[in-house]
Amino acid sequence: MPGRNVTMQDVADHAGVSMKSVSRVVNNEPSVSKKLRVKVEASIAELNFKPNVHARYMAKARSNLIGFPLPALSASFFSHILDTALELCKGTPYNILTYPMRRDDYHSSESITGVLEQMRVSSNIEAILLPPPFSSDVKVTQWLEDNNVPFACVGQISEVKSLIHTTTNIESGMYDATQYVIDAGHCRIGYISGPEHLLPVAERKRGFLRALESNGIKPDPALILKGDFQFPKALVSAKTLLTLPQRPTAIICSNDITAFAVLQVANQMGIKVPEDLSVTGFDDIPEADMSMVPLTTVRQPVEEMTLIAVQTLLSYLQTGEVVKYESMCTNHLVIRRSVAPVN
Amino acid sequence: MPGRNVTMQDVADHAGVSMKSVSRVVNNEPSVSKKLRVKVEASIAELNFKPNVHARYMAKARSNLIGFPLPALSASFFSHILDTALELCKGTPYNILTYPMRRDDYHSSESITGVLEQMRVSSNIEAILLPPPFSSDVKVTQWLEDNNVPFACVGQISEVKSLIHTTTNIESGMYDATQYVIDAGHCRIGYISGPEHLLPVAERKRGFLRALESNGIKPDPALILKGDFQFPKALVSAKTLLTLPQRPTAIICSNDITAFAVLQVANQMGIKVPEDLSVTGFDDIPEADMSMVPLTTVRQPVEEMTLIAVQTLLSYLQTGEVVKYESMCTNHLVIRRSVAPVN
DNA sequence: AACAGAAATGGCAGCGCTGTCAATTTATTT
DNA sequence: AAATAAATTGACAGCGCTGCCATTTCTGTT
Repeated sequence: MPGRNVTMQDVADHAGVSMKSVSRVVNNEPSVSKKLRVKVEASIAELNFKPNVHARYMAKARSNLIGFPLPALSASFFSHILDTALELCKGTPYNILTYPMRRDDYHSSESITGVLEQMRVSSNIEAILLPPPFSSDVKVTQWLEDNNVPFACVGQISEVKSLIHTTTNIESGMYDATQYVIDAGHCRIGYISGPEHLLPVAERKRGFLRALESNGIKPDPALILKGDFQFPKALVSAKTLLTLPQRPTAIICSNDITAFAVLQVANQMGIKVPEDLSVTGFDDIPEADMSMVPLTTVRQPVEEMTLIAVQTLLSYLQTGEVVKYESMCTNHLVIRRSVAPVN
Repeated sequence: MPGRNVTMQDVADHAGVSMKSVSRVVNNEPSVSKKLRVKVEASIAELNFKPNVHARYMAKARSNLIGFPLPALSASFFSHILDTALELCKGTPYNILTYPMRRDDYHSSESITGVLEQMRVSSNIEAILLPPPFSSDVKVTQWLEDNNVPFACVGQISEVKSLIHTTTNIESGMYDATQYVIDAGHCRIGYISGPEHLLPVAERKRGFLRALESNGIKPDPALILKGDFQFPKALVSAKTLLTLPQRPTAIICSNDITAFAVLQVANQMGIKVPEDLSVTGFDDIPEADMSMVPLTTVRQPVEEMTLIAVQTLLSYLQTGEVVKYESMCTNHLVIRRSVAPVN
């Protein structure tokens, strides 16, 4: 067992000053003489003192913590947000407190609010950074508002206005992808959707549909399937589409994982991508580029969105001023090799 | 700003009992009468009381926290360990405190010990769960030992003995993979390694080499390349191998990401996998199964390793007894479709 | 040199909880 | 019913730190 830790009082005794002075040095408060600072810093270094975060959270009214519910560690999208947010907190007194939760739970508003409550009360978090897609019903954001928890949404707009929502033109991102495929001459185009009760997912589909419409292509219900963003089900959907008597020449997928399933099924059936079948994804996860046939997909500017969200949050927390309410970043089509002109 | 939180004193007042009694109920201590328990639990529910973790960590000598340095969120391997560990802590008083860090930093022993020190002193963590591959030099584990921090290693054995090391027969895992490829008739076999200063990475290579030797195949230096586990460099290595005048008929990769690179390059060069080229990976990341050609690879029993490590840790923390020191789990070859008999 | 005013430092309470030990209630025995 | 033991409950200090306010020390000014 580790022995007793070095406390601020130990440092104070060692330096022959008051505990409060040590606190001042540690917290970089003004009105500390150079002499004191040097002396105290020497003691800190010598004793290898590290302030105890729990004590600090206790003593301060403010915890300097921003909560981040983490729906699925494995999804690179979330870690990307988190990495960016952590980076932005460097140099500020603030820190991100992650709260890992099961992915399924993130789709139930009860579970989320439960977790948020937990973070707020147990850990004194001052604000929430909310990654998408949280359950689309308003309960979550409403809860935050009701409880006066400042929050910033990354990649999603909620009906309940928060401090800041950053998102992208998801709908038009999917529109662009579809248009790109249509421009390649495709008109029998399949679509595999995701859990459409989630707002951003529904957006994607709307973009697809709008592109069809503006090109005068009538959507064929047989070609439009519902998925759940997960691989196993996507496999089934892909097989369904590709065994159709008159199969589509292109399949637009609502996320990259789904696109991978299409790629795999096509390969197993001897259908060549992109020669015989064009495929697009959405998200541009890192593996999209590592795929055997690099995937043409839509990339969300995750860093930019997170930057805006976190900066707004930080500035609000530090100054109390609300800077802006909504920010629309632009996603863009990443053209790789999974789409080709129709045969 | 959220208002003042409900404290234990509030509950005590509401229930007309002492604060300590509330504490007893919350902590499920024995010798609490049913009457008291019911009364207090009602008040807790009514006031929606949640104990403040920081206060608890302060008051308790023990924090009930197990530290988990998290080198890279995006790598599913780590989230897999974390998920398992979190699950195991449910129902115990213990909790996992993650400490996200940059992946690069995880390869420098100074950075790791810095982080560990931070966790130990600032957050009062009681033990460390250490995922691989930490820098192979002994400094990290030595530091832990010097500082009397109990730790458990998942997937790696260190020279400095800890409470528990769980690992797998990495060397023989790679041996098996190689043997499998050899059994398919291959003898010109390429190998793309990783950062070999990391113990588990070196192990993999040894397994490969041993398989060659025991089959009487002389290792060809031109076919054995050094990589860094990352995609871009792997792309270069793959191209190097596949443009060789007499190119290998199989390539063994030291991780799955590298294998993806080989798959991609092969596809671009019109080399068919597995017909013209067999490929294996290592790790069995989720995407291995989602690949266009599902990847034959070696799977480590992450859950099992984590289970043993965490259970040992928990039992040690709770009873002070050391149960065992080392545990060898067995990995196994996951046969998919990226290996075929040589043409 | 005497003083006001600013700058630097210190003292102490208290954040919300638990450990220790003392006080009370309840059960058991004679 | 009294005495004793056992079970239950409560009072209070203190974990390590910071906020507030009092005190001391240093400026510059007349």
